Amino acid sequence: MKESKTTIHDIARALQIDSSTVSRALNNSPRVTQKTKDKILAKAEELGYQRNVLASNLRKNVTYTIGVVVPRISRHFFSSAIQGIEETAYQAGYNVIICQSLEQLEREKKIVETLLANRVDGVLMSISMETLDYDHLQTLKGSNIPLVFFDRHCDLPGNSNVLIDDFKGGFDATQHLIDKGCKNIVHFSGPQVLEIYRKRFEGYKAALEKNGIVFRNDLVFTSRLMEQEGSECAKKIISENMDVDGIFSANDVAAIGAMKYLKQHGVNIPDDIAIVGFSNEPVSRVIEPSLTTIDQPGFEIGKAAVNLLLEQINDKSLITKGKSVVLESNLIPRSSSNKS
Amino acid sequence: MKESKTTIHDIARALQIDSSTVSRALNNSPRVTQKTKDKILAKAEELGYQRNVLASNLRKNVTYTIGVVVPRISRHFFSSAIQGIEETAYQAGYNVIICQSLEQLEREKKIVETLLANRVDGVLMSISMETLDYDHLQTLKGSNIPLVFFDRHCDLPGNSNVLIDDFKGGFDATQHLIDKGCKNIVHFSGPQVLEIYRKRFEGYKAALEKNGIVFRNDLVFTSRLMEQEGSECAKKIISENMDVDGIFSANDVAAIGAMKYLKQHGVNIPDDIAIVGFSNEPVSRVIEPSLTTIDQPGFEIGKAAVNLLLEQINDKSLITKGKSVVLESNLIPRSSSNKS
DNA sequence: CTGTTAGCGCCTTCAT
DNA sequence: ATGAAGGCGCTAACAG
Repeated sequence: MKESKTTIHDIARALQIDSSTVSRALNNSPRVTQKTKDKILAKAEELGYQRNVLASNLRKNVTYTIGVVVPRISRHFFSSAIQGIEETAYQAGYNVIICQSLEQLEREKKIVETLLANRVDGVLMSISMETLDYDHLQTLKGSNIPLVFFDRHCDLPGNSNVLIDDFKGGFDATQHLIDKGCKNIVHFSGPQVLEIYRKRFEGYKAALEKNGIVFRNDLVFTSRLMEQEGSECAKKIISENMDVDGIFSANDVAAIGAMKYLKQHGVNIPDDIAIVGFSNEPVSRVIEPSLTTIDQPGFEIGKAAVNLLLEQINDKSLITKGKSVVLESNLIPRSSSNKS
Repeated sequence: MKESKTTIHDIARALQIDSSTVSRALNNSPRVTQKTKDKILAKAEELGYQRNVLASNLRKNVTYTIGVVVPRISRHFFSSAIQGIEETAYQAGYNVIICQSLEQLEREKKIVETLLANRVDGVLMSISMETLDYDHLQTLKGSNIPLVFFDRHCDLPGNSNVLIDDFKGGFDATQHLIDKGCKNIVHFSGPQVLEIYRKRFEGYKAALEKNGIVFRNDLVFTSRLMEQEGSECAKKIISENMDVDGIFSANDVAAIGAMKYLKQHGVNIPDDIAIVGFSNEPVSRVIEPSLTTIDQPGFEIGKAAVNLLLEQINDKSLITKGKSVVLESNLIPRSSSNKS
């Protein structure tokens, strides 16, 4: 049984010095001779010493850990955001605990409690769709733990948010179609309770207006944006012989549904009808290389969110001063086959 | 500044009792009167007490945390495995730290160090493709920390593995095609350095043999299984006028590539040629509902892996006794549209 | 530069 | 059933 880990006392005893000197040396304090430092480090190596982070953290009252709460990690946007978060956090010497709310308020509450119990230094959060009031988040504020929302924004005053500019995304998508020569542009929109869809819709209208194209309500199809709903819209366009030369879809799934249907009925994409869709999953581009997508910069969102959080961790007076960062999505004209 | 968290001493003082009694009460020890327990719990609630897990863990020399190392969380298989892991771990009172190696050995090494430093109680791991020797994992063994491999198996003796039965998956896929009446079944296989592809291939051959169908090498297309490679195989089948009525693809992407090409050239799926593919991403089924898939039970793998790990955490003598669990993949004949 | 002392917050013998 | 005392491993004053 070599159960027992070596501690700073072990290496202090072996060297006939005090454990506090060892501690200082291991923390590279300037108040220790280089010579003793070398001795200590050598001995530490020899004994296979490993600092007990728990003890250290307890003493220093920090954890160098941040909690991340997302609806589900399997969604591409979130997994790429997490990638950005980890990258940035690790570089700053922070660990990351990832939690999934699965869009359930109950789970979100429990997660917040757990994170609090584990004394995380800060929390990044993308609230669940069920989350309408924010009482459970007050405990974080109460404990003076910085909290930054990303992707899904929380409209309480004094909170920090990192978001995508959906208005601009919708605008860019529409402008792109107009630049390609489209005049009669259909918009597939989603549930208007969600801010993202409202904003994309507004961007669409703004682009039309800017280019002197009159907005027509009959060109807007609102649905849940599933694949089938996309193809149903396409069906309507064809069967009613609508005069359409462009489609801006608020997500990729509906866009693909529409494309499939249109292609099957002899419509040429993008020559007859050009299509642009907000992209949720990168597979879309693999499946339909001819689909122009608006890509959401998950990685950058993650990075920005961590940076904002670290600012607040390092200067707690910033916690109550809400600060928002807005990132732009990228229009990708049509990707050539790219490796996953 | 209400910086200071309330501790057991605070509530002990408030009640004029000793902190050890408070500790016992909060741990629901049977050696405290129900009456005092009630008093203590009430006071704890009143003062907003929250146990300092760090201190508790330091004292007890545990963390109730397990580390999970995967190549990348964005791959569907891994994110569903993680889901299973979290679910099971949380129920057992364990927290989970998720780390991505991004298929890089260097990162994997660093991650193992971090997990060790954070004194995790156990580790679940899916090794990176770059990992050929296992020196960096010896430190875990050295610290007596249980380690269970999942999905990607580690062939050192005495290690525990949780795997999918790729042989059986290949067998089932092929048998399914045979049952549908196929006689001339093409196999799209992947790089033979990877065990999964060798095993799926073997399953294919075994099923043929069992049904008295002679194996023909010219029906096996080995490639990197990208979409384009799938469509090239399909092209060959058509242009050389091969007599083929079934395809078993070792992944879904190549299968989809082939389907697209075949459909475009007037081949009826599945009447002319039936197709079965191992499924990596569930999107495949959305895109091509007519594709029969072999689904890999990520969630169950995760669950099984945690259970195996917990066994070892609770009985450390099991650590050196390698134990393997093999799970079966599911053949899904053709999903009707299912919501994501 | 190094040693001494005193905790961080909790749990767990050992008494009573 | 409760109190007293010590220590998990580390760090941060305060001395010298």
